[in-house]
Amino acid sequence: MFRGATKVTLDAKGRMAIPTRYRERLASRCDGQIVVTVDKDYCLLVYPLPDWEELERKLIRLPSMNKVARRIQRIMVGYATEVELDASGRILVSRELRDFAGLEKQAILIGQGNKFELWDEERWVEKRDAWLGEEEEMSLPAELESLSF
Amino acid sequence: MFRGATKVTLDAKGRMAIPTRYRERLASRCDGQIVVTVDKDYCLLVYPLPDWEELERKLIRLPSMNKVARRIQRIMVGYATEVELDASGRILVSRELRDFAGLEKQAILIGQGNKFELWDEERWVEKRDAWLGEEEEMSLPAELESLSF
DNA sequence: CCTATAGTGTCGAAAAGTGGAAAAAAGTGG
DNA sequence: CCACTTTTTTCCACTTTTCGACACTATAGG
Repeated sequence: MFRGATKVTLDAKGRMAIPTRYRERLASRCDGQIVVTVDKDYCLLVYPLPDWEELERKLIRLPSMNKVARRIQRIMVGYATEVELDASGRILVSRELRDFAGLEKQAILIGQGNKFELWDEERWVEKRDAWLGEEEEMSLPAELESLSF
Repeated sequence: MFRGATKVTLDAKGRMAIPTRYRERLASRCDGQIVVTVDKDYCLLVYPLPDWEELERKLIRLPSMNKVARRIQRIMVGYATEVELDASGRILVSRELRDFAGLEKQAILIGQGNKFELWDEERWVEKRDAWLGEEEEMSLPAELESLSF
């Protein structure tokens, strides 16, 4: 399980160093083979290759007559880019992906179980605070009501 | 599986360089023989020849009394153009196809499993953002609701 | 304070992308 | 039917980008 938030920087070429504490796990899980794609909230998703492949299979099996399903498929598979850890533990985030997520120099990498989310730092802070502010007005599903933190 | 989005440019003659990472696969799958046709969303579809032929057979077998089927057949088969990778890995996109998809200089090539989609960049960004924006208001099919990314 | 490790940036070689020119082919009109 | 024009195709050379290696800097731990 990947957890925790880490500030990371992208250099001029768009390379990003994966925090050391995740490297060994990534090496053993997928031999450094990683897939980066996009999320509808305009951040990037970073998957070990096998985990991505599993998700991809599920996406492809969705009913292809359904518009919404087709769109998600198109966008997620369409942006999914294979990358590899380089000799110093960095991955190269393509221009196309950086553009999508508005990634500049400062970014934040967020562990989310079997994947990571990668956000432009500024965008992350904005979104996060917006979400925390909204929350109050929204009704929670039953499962959440009964959850004690 | 073809995946990932790549910015490409068309030169004055309409030639487009296929991203290197796909070339070897195209060479082995279809010896550089490619078919380009149109999609109802006003982009182009790029198939390795054998994959196109399979789809074409299916199209031709559709009930020819059915209006919608006839139209799809007519348009997709009608625009399907065979092209070949040249010595520097480019394909020539005909004027007719470029006109259909509104392709100017900047385009984006999107991997979609056994084929690619080729979009005018501006048009792609507009569509993509419209889809991502709409999504929220639409009801998702049960399969999607239960899918965790 | 020193050493080890992680992080960041730069440089050079190699590969890829781009455009142009020349040759070939096709089209057009007399 | 031939000559001329226009388009298409192939080939080559130049420019740009990419990739890998390395070196320097910063940081944390001993």
